[in-house]
Amino acid sequence: MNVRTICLAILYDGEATGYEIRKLSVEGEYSYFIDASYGSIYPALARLETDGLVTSRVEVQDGKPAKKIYSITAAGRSVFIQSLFEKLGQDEFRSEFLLFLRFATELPQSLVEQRLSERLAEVDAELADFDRLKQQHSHPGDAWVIDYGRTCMQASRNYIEAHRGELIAMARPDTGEAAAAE
Amino acid sequence: MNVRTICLAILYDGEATGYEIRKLSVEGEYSYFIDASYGSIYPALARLETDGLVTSRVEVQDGKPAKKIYSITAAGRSVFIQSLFEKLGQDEFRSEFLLFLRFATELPQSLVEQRLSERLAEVDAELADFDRLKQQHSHPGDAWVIDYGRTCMQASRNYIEAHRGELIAMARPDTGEAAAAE
DNA sequence: CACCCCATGTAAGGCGTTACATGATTAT
DNA sequence: ATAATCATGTAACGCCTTACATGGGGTG
Repeated sequence: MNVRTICLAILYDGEATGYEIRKLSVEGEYSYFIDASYGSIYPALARLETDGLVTSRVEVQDGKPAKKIYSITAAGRSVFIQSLFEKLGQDEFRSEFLLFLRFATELPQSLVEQRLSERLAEVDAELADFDRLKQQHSHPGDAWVIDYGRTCMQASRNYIEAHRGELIAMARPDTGEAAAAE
Repeated sequence: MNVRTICLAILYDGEATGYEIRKLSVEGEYSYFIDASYGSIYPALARLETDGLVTSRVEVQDGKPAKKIYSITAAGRSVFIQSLFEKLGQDEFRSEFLLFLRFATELPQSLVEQRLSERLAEVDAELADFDRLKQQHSHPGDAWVIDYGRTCMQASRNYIEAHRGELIAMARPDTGEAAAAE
């Protein structure tokens, strides 16, 4: 799943600028698929236009920079849907947090405790975010995926809360030293 | 979280060759942190050795190619643990499967049904894998992380099974055409 | 007979990030 | 005043993947 595909997916439901696509991919509903930066989005859109999968028009604005609004073409829709027929790539999951927890036995108790609390707060923020997203979107596919994400996130939270004590117990008791840098 | 760090993490618990590290990162317990290929592991180990964080010795074998066995040094241990004190990177999650489901309304019912069944089978295989991993590992950090993974995976499975009907209902009813390629 | 496992490594190329360049407007 | 938001784009660089190179031994 590359930036190109995500651009087509976003444009499938309506026009957007590169700037908006980045926002959606970082903060919006698409953040559960990818996190794309300008440096990848703008070149991807340019190439999609060359390939005839999207078109653009420039809209001059008052007091703001001009926008380049992209729309998907019939060819673009077809290519995108066709790509969904192909064999799906593997889901990817990477967690520095879990690597950290795996080594709880080598780390000071206070640090482990702190990171667990931070994570719970992050998860709560994400859960609230799911609720916010859900209210905005009536598209049924969106709703399903958002509920799925929320459910998994909630399961993760429940597990962490129920079993955090075990991690703290296996960590190294704090000796006088301050639990280092940020 | 890069290949370098994963190599140190694996070597933290004992010696290994580049070949073994790749296996662990793809099939073993570390597959939940990264999926690394030879092309990244061998150069990473070479650089770690130059930097004095690991050492190696060659073991000649009968009927098999010679092995290059890497061990972590005291400096390596220290650098690795120190890296865990630093601010943690964001967890990453990417799912082509969810992107596919988001567009269920645009896809034939039979295809959606097929992909859901495939996924349930994959999840079951992964759950079995978690159980297998759990029996092998007595390291408490490992056990915690494996249980965490298993719990989240089970929650995902439950949700898919309970709500698959909604996706199938929103998909396009099959017209005569065969539900395309693989 | 073909293919997979063991085992190490290199080279080319893809895909993405970060930082840079630019600049007006609006909120704190 | 200072920073954030809007808005587009390029250039350098990093990190990893894929494919190649090599080759004996075991399995279907």
